[in-house]
Amino acid sequence: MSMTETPAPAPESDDASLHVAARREKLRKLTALGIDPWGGRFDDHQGVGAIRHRTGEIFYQTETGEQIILPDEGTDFRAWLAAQPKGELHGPRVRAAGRIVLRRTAGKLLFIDIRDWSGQVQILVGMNQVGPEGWELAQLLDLGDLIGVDGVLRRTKTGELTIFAERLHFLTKMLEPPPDKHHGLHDVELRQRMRYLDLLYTDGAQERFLKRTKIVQSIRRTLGEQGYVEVEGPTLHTIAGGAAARPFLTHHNALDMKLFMRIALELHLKRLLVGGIERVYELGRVYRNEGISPRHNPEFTMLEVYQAYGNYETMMELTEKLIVDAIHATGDHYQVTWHDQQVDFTPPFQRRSYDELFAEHVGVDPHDHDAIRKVAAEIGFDTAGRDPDVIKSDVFEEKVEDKLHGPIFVIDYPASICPLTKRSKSNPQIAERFELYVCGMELANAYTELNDPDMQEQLFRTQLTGQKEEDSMAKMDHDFIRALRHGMPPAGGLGIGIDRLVMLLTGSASIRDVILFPLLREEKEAGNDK
RNA sequence: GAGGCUGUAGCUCAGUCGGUAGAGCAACGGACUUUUAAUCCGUAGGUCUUGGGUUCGAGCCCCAACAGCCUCACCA
Repeated sequence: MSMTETPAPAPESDDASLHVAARREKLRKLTALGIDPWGGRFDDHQGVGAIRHRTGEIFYQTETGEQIILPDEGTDFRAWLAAQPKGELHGPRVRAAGRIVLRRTAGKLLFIDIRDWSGQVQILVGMNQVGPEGWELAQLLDLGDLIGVDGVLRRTKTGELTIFAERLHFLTKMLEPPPDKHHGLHDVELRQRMRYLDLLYTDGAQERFLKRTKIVQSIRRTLGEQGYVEVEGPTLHTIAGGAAARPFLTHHNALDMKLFMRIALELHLKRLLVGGIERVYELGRVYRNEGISPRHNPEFTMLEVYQAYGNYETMMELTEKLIVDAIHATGDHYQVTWHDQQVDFTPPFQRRSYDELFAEHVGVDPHDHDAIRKVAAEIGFDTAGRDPDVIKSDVFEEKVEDKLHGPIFVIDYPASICPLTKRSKSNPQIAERFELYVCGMELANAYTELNDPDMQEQLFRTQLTGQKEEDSMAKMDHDFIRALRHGMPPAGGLGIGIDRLVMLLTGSASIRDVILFPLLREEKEAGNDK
């Protein structure tokens, strides 16, 4: 049985509050009773949710042996019970495990509510039903402790579904006091720093993150069904390419080599296209050394998909399917509410060209560089010596993006700001690219991929005037060019920001609500929980 | 990086005009064999984020630091 020795004294922290001291005292008493406060394997228990589904097995049996089915939920159970001939309730034997979330005594009775990830259920512990040892154990239970229970599932006089305990099993002691049993955790900082408490005590927190899992699973399923294979590229790069972002810098000791954390998945997936992996994707973390905001976290999850012999239109169809399938997988409807906004994901999504939207929202001819420059200057942008298309792009971001309620595919971008994209055959000034916007947020980005190695090399060499190298996607990668020289099939490529998709589908205002452990500043005093 | 808001008991929050700290829950002791945010009686719990300043006196006013949130910038 219990191998527990004398419990270790409270480590370092001398600031043990009354609550912690009380819990440690109970820990000591448990040990003294020969009960392991840290539990162990507990087999054959059912989820609370599954147990709640067994209510139909409860029946009332009269002394004459007549079995009566219980009334529907909502009827006055106490009155119904009083009206029955003499007898008693019978129900199935069940075994459950969970965390104590509520506790109330009524003389020689103890009501405990335990919760697991499938639901919550009440347990009734009676002094005469669990015996002296069980009762002694029951006196040592605190909110937040993990327990197991064997008992019979029945209803109390008031009709509450309840496990009438026959035996309690102590599974783990909670040494810290839990948050308010009714209000939970409101402090946003505490919820992020102590996500475990948030998951346990904030309504909807677990559901939100489990929904994230469903979305990711759905994406993998959809891609798998369409013949895409998942791969894992390197996260340590010698050149941080594939996107315009500042990388994190790190260092390999043995090779004495400067390395960057990846900012995109693109360039390695394209190497795999050259290698004959015709439909390939990676769903993984990228790292960008940029500011933090409700829509940005320094590490975030990105999906990139590449399909040989496809183009950006292929990717538009795929994007729609991925999103629609994810919505179905989470049991939602096409109409989604986000931030008081209604978004309608009914396919097909709207498609509008960049220039069209530019003209509509800026009110200026998208080809009139001088007029655009004037607008940019009015906004306050520095225009001197900068590439016209870069200026146009700045104006687009300032004037148009916020208004793209969407979902809307913005298509046909100016070629010069898209160094990894194939030009339109009919108009070399246009890149075959789309971005998907929803609620002013960029959700997806896709290209017909550039596979001409000479042109790619040239674009890497040509920094657009007015752009710093670190701000540009065009970072020379000789190995990547060499790969292209071996023949990359014409292809469509797609990137989707998974966190933002999850935000939209979970109604989350902040990206930190859908990332389990968002980046936070270090706590000042380690060991101090505040 | 700039600006704004916030920081009070373990948790959720009050705190008036600047006069030395309050509630609910949680904890501890007690009553109660059908409660359900149980109830009732009693007890304990505070470096008011930190450091300066003004003042006879600061949770409150001023300055700075730290942390979180929001807006902006960078970016997706």
